[in-house]
Amino acid sequence: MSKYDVETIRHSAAHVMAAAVKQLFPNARFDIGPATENGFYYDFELDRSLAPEDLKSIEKAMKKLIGRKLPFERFELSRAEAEQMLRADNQVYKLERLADIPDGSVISFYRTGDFVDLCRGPHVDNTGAIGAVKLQSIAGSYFRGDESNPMLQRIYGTAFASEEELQAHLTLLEEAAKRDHRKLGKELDLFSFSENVGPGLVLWHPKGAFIRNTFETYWRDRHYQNGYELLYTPHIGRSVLWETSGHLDFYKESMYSAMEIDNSDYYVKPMNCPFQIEIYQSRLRSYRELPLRWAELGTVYRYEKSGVLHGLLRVRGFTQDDAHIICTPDQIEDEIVEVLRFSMSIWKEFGFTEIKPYLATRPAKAVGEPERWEKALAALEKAVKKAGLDCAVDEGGGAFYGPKIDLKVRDAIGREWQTTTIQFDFNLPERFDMTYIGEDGKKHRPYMVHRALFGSIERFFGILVEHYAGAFPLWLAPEQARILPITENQYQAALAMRDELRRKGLRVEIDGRQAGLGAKIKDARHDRLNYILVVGEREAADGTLAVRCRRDGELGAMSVEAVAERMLRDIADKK
RNA sequence: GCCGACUUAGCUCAGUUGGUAGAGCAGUUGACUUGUAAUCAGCAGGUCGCCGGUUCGAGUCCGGCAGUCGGCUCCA
Repeated sequence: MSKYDVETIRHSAAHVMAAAVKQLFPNARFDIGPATENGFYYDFELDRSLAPEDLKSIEKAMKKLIGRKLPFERFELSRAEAEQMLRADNQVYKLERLADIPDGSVISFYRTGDFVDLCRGPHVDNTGAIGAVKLQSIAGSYFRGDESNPMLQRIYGTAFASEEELQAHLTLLEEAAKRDHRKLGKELDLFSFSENVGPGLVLWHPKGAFIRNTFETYWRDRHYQNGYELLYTPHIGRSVLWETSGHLDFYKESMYSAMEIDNSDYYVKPMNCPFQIEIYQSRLRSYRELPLRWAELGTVYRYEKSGVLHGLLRVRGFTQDDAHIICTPDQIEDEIVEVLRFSMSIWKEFGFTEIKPYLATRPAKAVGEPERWEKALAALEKAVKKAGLDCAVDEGGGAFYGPKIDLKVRDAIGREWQTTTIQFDFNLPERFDMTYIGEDGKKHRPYMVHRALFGSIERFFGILVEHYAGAFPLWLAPEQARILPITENQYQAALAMRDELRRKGLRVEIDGRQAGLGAKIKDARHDRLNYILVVGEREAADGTLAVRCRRDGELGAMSVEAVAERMLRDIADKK
């Protein structure tokens, strides 16, 4: 066990990396080099672009510095001295960082060999305490994260107290790469993209579409059971709708451009809410019909910047599992509690058990009366408590139109995904002048909550692929079992058994190829089959199947009846 | 959108200093009739992302565009 925490080791490693860069690029200008969740980075301005080979030489130089066990020597300077020193070296970014340090604070520097860095610390005593280091990638990054600033070059790396810990981390990264939904999507023939269709527009292949369909049916059933009504709304709408909603003012650059039809501009929808509001507005509403829970699998299109597209996780056309709850102020708390309960129960069915809520409060620029914000926030907080969850608060992180709760779920290999979002909206009810007639016979403004459990079907599908590593539970599997006749002589028997299983509602195929059993097994495993059912001479004779279950291994010979029973139980248990 | 890298057969990838493209798998045809992670042989498959330039000659060098990847920014 190292006496330093891993952040200190990583931040120290960032210094060492900067020192190495200084050796190789004497004119380098430095920004900052913090530790991150999984490693560290440092931002530089260099005379030329870094190439992957540079990482090797920088890493080599780092290892030399580490081997020399150089001390981290701390010293303090006055602001004037510090400025003078940084200016002499033309360290423009450091000078800006220096200016950020409030007057009266200590201005400390650390010296490691020839490299001196403005830094608050802390560090390890000497570079020898950095047990293991690896540089990982080169990236561009804006100075201070601001698009209008120059772009610096960032090197990412990671460091640990020991080589073993580093190797364990790299193994985890490999595991994540194996599960990458883009890779598995191709391997399992689930979905693709086409240049001819356009970036970020998903083509669902039969197997992927099957899983999605099964999931959507489940989604609809669960919503009906939980008091939602389902809607359909169009994909395009006239510009006046988007003027009223405010999208054309605030969001136009993220919308696909207008198409002109009969002298009107129509826009492809980036959101479903305005359409649902139009349904609300189709007649006078009474407090007696509230709360309304309206859900829709609504396909929207957003012109996302080209650089942000990422497999299914960030696309341009996607289907939101959207719902809007329209209710009276009195009902709001119960509604939020119910949404949270509903959401968590669904996450559990997919094997996500660790769920963390984040509460985002009022930002500086916001619409809606402060007392409504407070009431909404209180409702959110109470709901989280009632659900028995601890929640982190993201101060000022809400949307301008209302506070929200986001849920993050942890997947099978410990990664967190932001999924469910529950957002108050004080903007749209106002803009569309939504009202209901209250008990007092007067018009009142309802509360409106947007809620998406999965965010988008595409994104959720991508997360599921990675969570399950492509091995879907039986109820979602497009092909639930595959019968492998050992020779052609068992084909007729296999056919009869397949049909018997199919009659029980199971999705079963036969691998009737003229190939060895080993080859058929290999392919069935590659396709992540939940059940592999082998029929040889023995099985054909007594009407059984040799069962190999993905989860439990080889189970020996079972009657067709017993196989069906077992599979139906798995399906019911969502295994 | 910005920085950088990449793009060769359906897939995964080779391709020397510029001399006119190759493997494995998949496909297909035939043989084999097989007991739990690859039976053997034949055949077919490519405007080397697209457009332009340099050159006697470009997969290879240069420029533009598109797409993808790693990040940044963004995700009213």
